[in-house]
Amino acid sequence: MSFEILLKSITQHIALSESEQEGLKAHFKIKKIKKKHFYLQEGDVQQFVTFVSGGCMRSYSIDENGVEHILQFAPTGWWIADMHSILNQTPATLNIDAVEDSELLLIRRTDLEKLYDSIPQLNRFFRILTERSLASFQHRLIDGLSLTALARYNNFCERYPTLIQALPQKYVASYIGITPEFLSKMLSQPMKKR
Amino acid sequence: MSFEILLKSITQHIALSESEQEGLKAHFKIKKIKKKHFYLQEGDVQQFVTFVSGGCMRSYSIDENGVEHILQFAPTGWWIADMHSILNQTPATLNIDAVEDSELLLIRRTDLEKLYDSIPQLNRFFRILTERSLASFQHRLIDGLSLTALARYNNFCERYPTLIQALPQKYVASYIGITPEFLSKMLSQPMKKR
DNA sequence: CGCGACGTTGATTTGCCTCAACGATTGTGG
DNA sequence: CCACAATCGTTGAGGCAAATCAACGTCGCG
Repeated sequence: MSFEILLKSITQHIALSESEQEGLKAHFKIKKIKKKHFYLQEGDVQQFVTFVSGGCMRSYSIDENGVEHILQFAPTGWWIADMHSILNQTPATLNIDAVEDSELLLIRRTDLEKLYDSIPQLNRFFRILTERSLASFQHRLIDGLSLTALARYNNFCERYPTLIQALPQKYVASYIGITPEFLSKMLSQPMKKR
Repeated sequence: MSFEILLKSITQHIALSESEQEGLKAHFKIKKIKKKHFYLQEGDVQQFVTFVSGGCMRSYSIDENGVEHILQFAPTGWWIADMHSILNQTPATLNIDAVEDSELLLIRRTDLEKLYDSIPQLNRFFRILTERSLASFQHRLIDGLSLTALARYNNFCERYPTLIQALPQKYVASYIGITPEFLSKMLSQPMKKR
């Protein structure tokens, strides 16, 4: 059952008693999303902290020219959110939709706040989760400032070898910050240490 | 005394008893750094979680051409670290030095781990701290993907109106991801909605 | 089958970089 | 207190990586 994979990822970092596990489970609900359908749209206020129990999601913003910029992919086992919206209860600036048919586990933000009190160890879990996420976003930012488009592409392939096979090329282009046309041209160059 | 400002920033989010405050204090030590002197150099393994109790620090990487890319400024009241190095105990890829004469409060990573056990609420504090930091890095990444150099500059001025006055222009250029020359040219353009 | 989404390719443009030279300011040692 | 070096910002000429715009082939899918 899909709650198992969430539990497994949590108990990897903190210990939970039977009753705590039950208490946790009681607050999550399942939501299924079909490929390309929205989970969150710009302007909504995000109410749920979201775990991807199957499939793959993406978050992205749309700039004033209508171009998409992908912030994150979230395959099975990852969390995804518009952090700013959920922390400050402001309208989202990000969109989140399904890259493929997906299944989500949702917990209402206010319920999670309560759980932090009844299961203090959850603070530890989300601290660790967030720390790692922060480290990886910092790394990505540095890469964006210092590497060429090609180097960023190769980086992406190394880091997410399985993901890349499931993604349309234009999503990868958007993630690494170039146009689909330019990525296509890069890949058709034979040499250049690929 | 400089420990007060750290305490104030913590007790804003969690409650600490007298004895907990003492316990906390006992694990921090003070370090002073003169302007332009290093606190952390690429290749070191970071051992200390670091709070800036006075002055201003910066973290940055140096690319293969010797160009600096600033990841973060940390004025008084902020934390600064090479997250990846401190989490995984690997050699740092970042450098950290003082933008102006500064004072730091350090706690050994292993001591902090112990404190997480004796003062579980600290997990909550650092969870919240890291969540906010994550949200702001995500925002910066999106800006980097969707905005022009000028828009990023104006953004920076709005977000850090006081900081900007204390920084050499070339640091700002590095932070927003352009060369000092180009920033200079941008600023000398009269029009263009400045 | 036919339509829309996707990738490709080419011609042209542009935002930003590189390199180099030059004042202005700062700071430092004698 | 001055001379000198180092650092910083400015300006100009030229170059390049990546964007833009447009046209076209292909494929998966309703």
